[in-house]
Amino acid sequence: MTEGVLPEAGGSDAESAAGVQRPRRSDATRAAILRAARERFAADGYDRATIRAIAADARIDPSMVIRYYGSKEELFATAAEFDLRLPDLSDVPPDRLGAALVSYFFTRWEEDSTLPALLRTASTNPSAAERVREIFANQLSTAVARLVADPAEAPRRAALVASQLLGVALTRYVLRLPPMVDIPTADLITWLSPTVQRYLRAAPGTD
Amino acid sequence: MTEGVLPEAGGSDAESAAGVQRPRRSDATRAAILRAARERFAADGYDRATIRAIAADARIDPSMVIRYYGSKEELFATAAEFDLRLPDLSDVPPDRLGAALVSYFFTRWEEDSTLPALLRTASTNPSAAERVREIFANQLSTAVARLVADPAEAPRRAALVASQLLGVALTRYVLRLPPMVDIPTADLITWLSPTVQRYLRAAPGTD
DNA sequence: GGCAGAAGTCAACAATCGTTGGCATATCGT
DNA sequence: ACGATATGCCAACGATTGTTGACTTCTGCC
Repeated sequence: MTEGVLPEAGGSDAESAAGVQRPRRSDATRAAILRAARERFAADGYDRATIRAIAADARIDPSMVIRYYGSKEELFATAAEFDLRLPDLSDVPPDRLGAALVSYFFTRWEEDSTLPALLRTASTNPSAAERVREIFANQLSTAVARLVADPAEAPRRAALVASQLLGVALTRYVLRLPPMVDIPTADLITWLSPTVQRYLRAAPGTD
Repeated sequence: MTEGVLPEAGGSDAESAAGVQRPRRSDATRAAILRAARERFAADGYDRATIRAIAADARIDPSMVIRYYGSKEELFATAAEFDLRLPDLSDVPPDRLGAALVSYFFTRWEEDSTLPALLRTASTNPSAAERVREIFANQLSTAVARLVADPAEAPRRAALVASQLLGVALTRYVLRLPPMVDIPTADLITWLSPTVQRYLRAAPGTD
């Protein structure tokens, strides 16, 4: 609403149609807000991460957050945009798929705080939970579908994989269970890979 | 503070020392508040579950909640008291421990909404997260210690078990991932039992 | 150099929250 | 029947929240 007033929406149709825009002076502020928002959402979740705190981190006025992102809900929506960036696993030996997937997930988790933020918020915020479901359905589930033998089994196998991987993310990065935090990543990969491998490839009930 | 005013603290020292108290008329109200609190905390998490909403569910005034439980934090603390009630697994055949543990957890989850409430809240509330860590350390970890061969490995194995079981709870009861919700409990037990069994008993890295 | 518009600050709004004190009613021992 | 005490409701406080509008300052173009 009042969209024409927003600086971001400024410019004629010709400029918009050009696609490439000259960088605005405010782009740095925008990025600072987004960075602070991701950290706060990751650390505190949606409700406890206040716009005032985010603005303080970004060293600007709380009103700027609203002016640039419309509302807290929209800010979270853009802060929680997340691409798993799953690599192409088509040339991985079928018996090493579990290990490849597990080790990739660890690198992805530790380079980007968006996923912990999403996980923390999804527990209480319905739209964040919906976002997680989308990521699962659009990214993990479709990728798993290309790896399994029977396509009809794909959603079920993907869900099992998600239960183990999100469980690790929950206990290690959100709840911070001491034993889980202390296990070296390499050991964790060794333990988890057979599990994921079995969920992906094994016949049901096989050990 | 102002403890003497609270009805619950009433009575002479002699009465308190008697231990067994005659049931008060307000006990029903107390129980109704606690029941409503558990449901609200489970559904909405700590922040979004307002005292006013809990009071409305219990059909009493919000001020009664405070009078009976002191504060929202204390109310949550008593609402989130949780005993895993892990059964004695000492006479279960060692190769069936995984199946026994997994199937027990499903019955426990579905009969009591306290655990989902705790899980939902622990993502954003530090004291709830601490409570989960306590339950893990005092109940699951000690139980696992009696089942594994090498006691030094117990915390690590318990953490792995927790990662899988809490991952299922998260995806099925909190995030409600469609495939995870749809899988029949029996199938889920079939899939998960070998995983937990391996975490409990297998040598590291064994498939 | 002046001016249009962007960038940022400030103060305040309305809503909601946990919490409190005062006051009415109900219950029960005597 | 009476009084003490438990139980409950009502209204309000103070704090915090997201959000808004008016105002000032800065930047870049003619």
